[in-house]
Amino acid sequence: MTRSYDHRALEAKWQARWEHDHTFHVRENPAKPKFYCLEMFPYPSGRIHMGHVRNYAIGDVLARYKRMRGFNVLHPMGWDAFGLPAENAAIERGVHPGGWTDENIAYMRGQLRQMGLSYDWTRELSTCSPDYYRWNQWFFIKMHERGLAYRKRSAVNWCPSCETVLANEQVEDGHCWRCDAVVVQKELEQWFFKITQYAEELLNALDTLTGWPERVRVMQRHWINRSVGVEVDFPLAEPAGDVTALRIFTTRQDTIFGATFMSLAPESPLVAALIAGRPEAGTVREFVQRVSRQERAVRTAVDREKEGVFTGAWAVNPFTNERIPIWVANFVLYEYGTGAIMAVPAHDQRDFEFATKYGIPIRLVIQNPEATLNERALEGAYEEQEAAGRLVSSGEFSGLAVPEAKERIADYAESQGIGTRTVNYRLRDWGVSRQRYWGTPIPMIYCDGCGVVPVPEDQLPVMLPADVPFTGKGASPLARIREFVETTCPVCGAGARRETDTMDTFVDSSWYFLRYCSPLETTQALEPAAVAYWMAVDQYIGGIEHAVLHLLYARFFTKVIRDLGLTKVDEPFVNLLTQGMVCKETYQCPRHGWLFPSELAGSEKDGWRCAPCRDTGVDSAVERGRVEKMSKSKKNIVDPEHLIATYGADTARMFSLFAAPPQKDLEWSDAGVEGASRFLQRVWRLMIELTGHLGRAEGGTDENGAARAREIRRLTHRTIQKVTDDVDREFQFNTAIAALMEFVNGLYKVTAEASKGGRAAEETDALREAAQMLVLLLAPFAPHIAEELWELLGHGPSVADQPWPAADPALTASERLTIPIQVNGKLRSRIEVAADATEEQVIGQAQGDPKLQEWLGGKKLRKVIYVQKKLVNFVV
RNA sequence: GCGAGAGUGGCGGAACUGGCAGACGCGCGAGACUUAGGAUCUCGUGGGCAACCGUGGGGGUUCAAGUCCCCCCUCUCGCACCA
Repeated sequence: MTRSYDHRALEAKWQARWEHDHTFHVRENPAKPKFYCLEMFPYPSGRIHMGHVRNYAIGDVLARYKRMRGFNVLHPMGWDAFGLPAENAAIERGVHPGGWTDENIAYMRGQLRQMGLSYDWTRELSTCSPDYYRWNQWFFIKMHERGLAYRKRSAVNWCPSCETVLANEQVEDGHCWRCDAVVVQKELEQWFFKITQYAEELLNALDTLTGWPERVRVMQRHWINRSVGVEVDFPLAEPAGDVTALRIFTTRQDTIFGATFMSLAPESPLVAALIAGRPEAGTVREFVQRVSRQERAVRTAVDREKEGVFTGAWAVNPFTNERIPIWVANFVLYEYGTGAIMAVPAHDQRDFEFATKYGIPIRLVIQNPEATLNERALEGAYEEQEAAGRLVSSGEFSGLAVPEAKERIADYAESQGIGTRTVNYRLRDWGVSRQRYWGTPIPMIYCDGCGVVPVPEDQLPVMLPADVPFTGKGASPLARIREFVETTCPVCGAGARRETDTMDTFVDSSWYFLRYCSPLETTQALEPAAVAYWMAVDQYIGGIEHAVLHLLYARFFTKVIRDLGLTKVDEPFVNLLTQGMVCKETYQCPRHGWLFPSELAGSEKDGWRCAPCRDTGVDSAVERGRVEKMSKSKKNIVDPEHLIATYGADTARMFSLFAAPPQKDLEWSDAGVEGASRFLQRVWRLMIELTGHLGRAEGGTDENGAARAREIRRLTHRTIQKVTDDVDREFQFNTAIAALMEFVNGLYKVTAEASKGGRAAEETDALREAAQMLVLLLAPFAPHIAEELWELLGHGPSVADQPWPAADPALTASERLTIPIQVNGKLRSRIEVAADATEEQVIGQAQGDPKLQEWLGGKKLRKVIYVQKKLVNFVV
């Protein structure tokens, strides 16, 4: 009699019910504590993938749990709907990006509903809707007013494949973050957000983000990379045109007496001035051209050989008044500092390599405590920055420890007017112009008379025109739409041109979490009272890949919006959970490369063979490859839709929560899915069995029945305790589910026993409680089956509105304990004692244990360790 | 090179502040019920015949170490000439 549950009908039933009853609709309620639970919203690519399933299952357990714990839970969902794939689809298939996106959203919304996620769908937003992106434009204008959005001409990252500019954060190892094409440098005039104005706060506030994983904080800290130093002017030995001095930035001003040459970045405009009319000019120009042709990623690799040429020009070290040569070197970056450095070979490894290669003098000016360094026999730079290093050959500063010398030399430079203390960041301003169509139009107008003029607020949104030819060639698609480009100047009324670039889509995702607080607001971007109630996000959940992209931009935007007075929160995300990737094994054929599992012949036991090879009469052994992140190219994708259709959403959720803790990578396993499904079936059968008995009053009281009832209660309340602890403590959903499995296993045992004889009334009560608690504890994890079982137990919907059960400590305690007994730290026996037994009683009983006589007999007892309720250890 | 994290059965993974290593699941083995079982239920399952040995390797602290300290190895991820 296998009465298995029909997940299809049951899940559809409850999804419809939740929707009909508006079960997950929330509004502000000052009487209740709030909890804002947010998962990173998806790009509507067409279908959800296993990473989404995992991400949203984790978030949903937390949202449902917090709800049962009495919180007013905000749990919204939306769409990061602008972006290049829609535009590419338009180019390739001749469909409109908007239509393509809408269809994808409709399909994926259906998929998410099938997962049974407790979203408040009334708050759904889509960033490509004018209702949303008009506020991007409004923020842009506000930032422009404050000088936080500005236009400049500079070298920018250009992806030739996406045909657009990229921000620094969007270049990974010299390649485009999206399409992996090699990024080149291009000189363009572009819009930037002045994120560097917030560099100091973005850096310092990282220390307050104690709810974030350390590695994300480290990555952001490193990305911002603050350096404290001084800018010092080195006068030229003879002026070169207008140029009379070279300004350098250094953090090692303490080594300035050891500077024996200087280097300029090849891109520096000063190079041309310095070499003008010199015999070296030809060689230098050749070098600069050769270096600038190199890919940036290649040129800036740390193991790249240091190269340079002498310009023929000389500068004067303002501290020693010595003439030192000026070089151009490939390792000097034009964008950082002043694009020029003083080089101290004795105390900087790069300078050391360079000087050694070109025979430039090396001067030791920091000596180690043992005074063992010999200027003429250095094998590498001595880079000590702590007090251990002492200055030598440094004039009046000789003898000072490095940290003090830094201060004194900076003081001196400032007092003499030759230098200034400066802080430099690696963080650059965020280039937000994109030469693409499917994004937010930048609300700016160019007037020949008035210059750059923002679109007046009452004219927002600047609508993205619907009819645009997509050729995939040339400049911004918007630039070809005359009706769009041609406009009138809001100031003088003369003919003017609109900006035709759109905004980086990361702008859209930089404040969507704020918009969820008041998504239907039409007159303002944010409704301050709603934002004040809901913000900040209490738990944010998503992939690690956004550690310095989205997560940095969102922090920046939150601070800007705070400074606009729309919110008081300094940081958007109090707690951050970066979930691991979903991985699966791969298969590789020596001839065909990656294979789908369906392309495998043979068997696991006898070795896999390649089916495409076999079809052409060749026998190729297939290697079971490494476990890799699911990806199309590696042909190891599992479609969640198929999973849900076959096993149901509850099983899909249970599997992805049980197979690994959320922070770690999850390895896909068909057997693991089976296991999750089997567990739910087992729960179902148990509950059918139990409810069949619960109504009937059987038997009277008997001793065994009473004892069994206590046992059931103990198991029930220990499970409540364990599941609650596990969910509260670092999202240990896998062990929480394990506890539920143990609970079910235990209940199977007691019901089997009980059904043999009569059942005491208190036992029936205990079982009734156990059944209820099981359903409640299961509800956040497998909500559909939990609702159905809750109904089976005779309750009305929804189990999601029930309070989370509380463990009764009086019921969790055992009456008897099993105490392990060690001799010299090795387990030799166990004894059973009363829970309230005294130390003397336990030790006495242990000493009398016959099994221990072999180990204790005839030996001198040196010490007895007693850990209350834990163990006894005899040292002999 | 710097930074973060990880290394535990055949596999995924447990073990909160040092206190019974291997919970739970998968797999495997045996049995029960069955015409049948790839369903379900029950029992077993780190290695070794044993003494014993077992948490990447080697030292150490401790009555007691997966957990703490020192040295080393491997893997994953991130950053990478930032002056």
